[in-house]
Amino acid sequence: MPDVIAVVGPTATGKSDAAVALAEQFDGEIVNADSMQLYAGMDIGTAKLPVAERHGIAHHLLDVWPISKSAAVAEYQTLARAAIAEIRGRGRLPILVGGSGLYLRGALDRLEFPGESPAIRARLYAELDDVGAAALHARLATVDPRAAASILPTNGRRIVRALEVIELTGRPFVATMPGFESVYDCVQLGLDRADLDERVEQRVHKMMATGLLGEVRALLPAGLRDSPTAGKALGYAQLLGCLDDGGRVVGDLDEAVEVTVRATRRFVRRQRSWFRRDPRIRWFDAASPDAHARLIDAVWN
RNA sequence: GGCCAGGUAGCUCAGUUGGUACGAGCGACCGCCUGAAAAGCGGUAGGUCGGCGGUUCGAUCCCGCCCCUGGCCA
Repeated sequence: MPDVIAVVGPTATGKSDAAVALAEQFDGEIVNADSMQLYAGMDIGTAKLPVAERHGIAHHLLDVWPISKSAAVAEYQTLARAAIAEIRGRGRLPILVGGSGLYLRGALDRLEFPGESPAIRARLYAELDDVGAAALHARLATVDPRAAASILPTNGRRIVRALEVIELTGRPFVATMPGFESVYDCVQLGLDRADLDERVEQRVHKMMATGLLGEVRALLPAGLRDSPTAGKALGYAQLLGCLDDGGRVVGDLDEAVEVTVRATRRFVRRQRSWFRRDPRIRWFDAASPDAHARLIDAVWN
């Protein structure tokens, strides 16, 4: 029996249900590894499993952040490892579930995040606005040629982060991901399915039918629009574009839904290309009628 | 039936005053990713320019006929 099980894969494949089935089978508890389900109040649009469908299984790290908070992998890493330790301490099996690739690796792998400085970062972003990414990249090249070589001159975000870390630590920025080395004895189960594009479309429509617009509207006073990460979530960002600050619809909702479907499909592609590289993941067809049974078998090996 | 507009990349459209299509956005495919990762960034592939004939050294662009789409008139 492994220390930890992880259920990974692109969005809308049925990971949450599969995790519940595994938890029921192995006396487990679930730890969320979805960057957006961390936020309280974002339920419909993040496809958070409703309490009724959790079958009494304990779920950790859901609704732990206010939407005003900027998401951060390093913090998640700490939270996730603490949750895993605590669950194991009680003799139960932690089951990590989610589609946020970097978060999963942060929790599971030998990864160290070098710290952050909001002040330095803010200054660098101001500079980025001013002089442009190419100029900042040129500076990075003089300070840290290796980092500059692996970061494209057009990727302002990563250039800023590299300069921030260098300034903060006085050391070069490690701009390449390390190999796949877990800190736990972990089984990673990947879920995917061929009809995902259709499912994504259906799911977005279902979200609208079950009140996503109202959910977005309700988060307006809490500052969803100004939230650096929560406000960028799929569906939320698009619907925000249709609402004024009073929550009145001022844009084309059908258009927003269409854009959300497209953006979510693109997201699925990105998730696949991220997870594809990890040789440890064992893949399963989520559309198979006995998918859960196969996952359970795989845990035994 | 007549008139007008239009038929160019999978979609929506630019463009060529006749000399190998600078095409663009979206989509598709592939990839990158160390504190915003549902974010950010990069690469590639797609075109008999509606059909047939004519004029021309040469036509997607000119002429004729035909087909299709939309609109207007009858």
